[in-house]
Amino acid sequence: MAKAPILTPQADDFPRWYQDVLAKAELADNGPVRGTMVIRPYGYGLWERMVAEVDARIKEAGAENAYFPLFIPESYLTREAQHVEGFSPELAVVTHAGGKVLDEPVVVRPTSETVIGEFMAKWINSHRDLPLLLNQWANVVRWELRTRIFLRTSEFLWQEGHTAHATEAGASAYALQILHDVYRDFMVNVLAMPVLVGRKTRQERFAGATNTLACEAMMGDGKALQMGTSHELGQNFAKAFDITYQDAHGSKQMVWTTSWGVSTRMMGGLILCHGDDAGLRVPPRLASIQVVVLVIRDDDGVKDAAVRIADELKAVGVRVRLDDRTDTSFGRRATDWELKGVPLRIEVGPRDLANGEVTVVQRHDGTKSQTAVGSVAAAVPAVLEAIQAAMLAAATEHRDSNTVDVATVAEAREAAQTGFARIPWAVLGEAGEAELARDAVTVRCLQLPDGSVPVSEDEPDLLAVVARAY
RNA sequence: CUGGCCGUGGCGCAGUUUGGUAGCGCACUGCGUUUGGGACGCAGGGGUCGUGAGUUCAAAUCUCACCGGCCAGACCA
Repeated sequence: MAKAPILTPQADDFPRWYQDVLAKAELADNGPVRGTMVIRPYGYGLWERMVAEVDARIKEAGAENAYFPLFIPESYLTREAQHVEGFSPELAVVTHAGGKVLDEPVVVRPTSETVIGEFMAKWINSHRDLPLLLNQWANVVRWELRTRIFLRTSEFLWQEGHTAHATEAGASAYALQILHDVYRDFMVNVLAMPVLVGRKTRQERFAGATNTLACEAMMGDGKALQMGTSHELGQNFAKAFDITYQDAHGSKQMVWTTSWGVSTRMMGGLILCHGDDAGLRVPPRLASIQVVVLVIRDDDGVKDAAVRIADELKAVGVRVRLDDRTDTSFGRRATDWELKGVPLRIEVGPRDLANGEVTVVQRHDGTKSQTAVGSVAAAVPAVLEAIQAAMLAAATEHRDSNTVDVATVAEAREAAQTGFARIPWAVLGEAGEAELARDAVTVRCLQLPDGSVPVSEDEPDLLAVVARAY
């Protein structure tokens, strides 16, 4: 009997497929105000895992968490010219509060460089106060004209790091350290997404930055997604907020600042990178539920065996969930877990149990195998690591086989219809960049030939990676 | 803001050409049978057809205006 597909095939209608995954895997819904989102418990579980992994790396890099206000005086935004120019079109502004018109409107933060700059100025006096390494987990609001859940919402959750350094070299090195040790490390090793790292062109730079570095990932349909950014802000904000210190010789100096962030956009990236026609696939190191132990039916102590297996897995540090809802059919439950992308499913039923075995099913490639009941807990951690590696390898293969080296702007435009194109920056230049932009193809980043991050955009041999982007 | 498409139970849609007073699938509720890959039977609940005005004996259907959404742009984590 032919059944209607649970998800719309992605080749036909990728946006629709994406919406289906979000809804049917119970990750998120659209909020009541246009462009906002409601994150469901299962989706939030994935976000919590992202937060935990990223936060640990941020602390490893020496930054500390703090919190700054949601509301920012409008006048703060106007202190840095490029910054206000870049953000003013998408600000949500509060003009009324407490039943009356406010003397000065208050903006809902689109990012926090300005408030944090104000406080850095108060907190920094001596060179001994530097570097000041701050981070906050918060929500921000940007009134985008076009929104897509997780990828570009009016309100989103993120982490924003803000640091001040005594020297330009110190700021520059830290921005690069965050890009590599926090963002790339997390994305490659936890999300199993083989991101490119590189430098943004002048055109793509953050409003108020002197240099923007980014992680770029390829989605299942060949389009690019900017997964995270790390900015050198030069002394732009230091000047605007008068952030100065006295150096070891007693003279007044201005600091150099950075800012860097990743957001709930990574949730969208995860879905668009690893999802297939059966739903989401979550890499094991990220998964909030790594293994689901599924009771096929509750005969002859099947449930007891399943509980025991779940407990043993928990004891070896596996994040496990028991599914004993035997009032729902096996097929329905198996499909639900596939939609949610749980990496490993252990099916416990009377037939297998009679042989002293359980069935182990891998979500990422659908393979099934039998494992002796007694050796499940010992075997699973290695299987999860193998899945993690296989998912990264598959995503890397997909990216590489959809990336080509080209020599002309026309070839770049053509190649970007299905994937990434690498073209010498000397050939493309800002003129070529503007030409490609007319066909919605943008320079994702500039790289050195070995894939590393260039120090300036004037270096010889730079390659521009161009693509269509979300 | 520009261009194209679309607004009908929670979701997805048919019905609009040719006006006659709203229907299907999924989901939901109850009972029973099921449960090793998306169950089945029977019985139910739920919609002033985006909003307003107009034409008409009669409007989901025709006319006008407005509002909202989706897709592709410009902007962006």
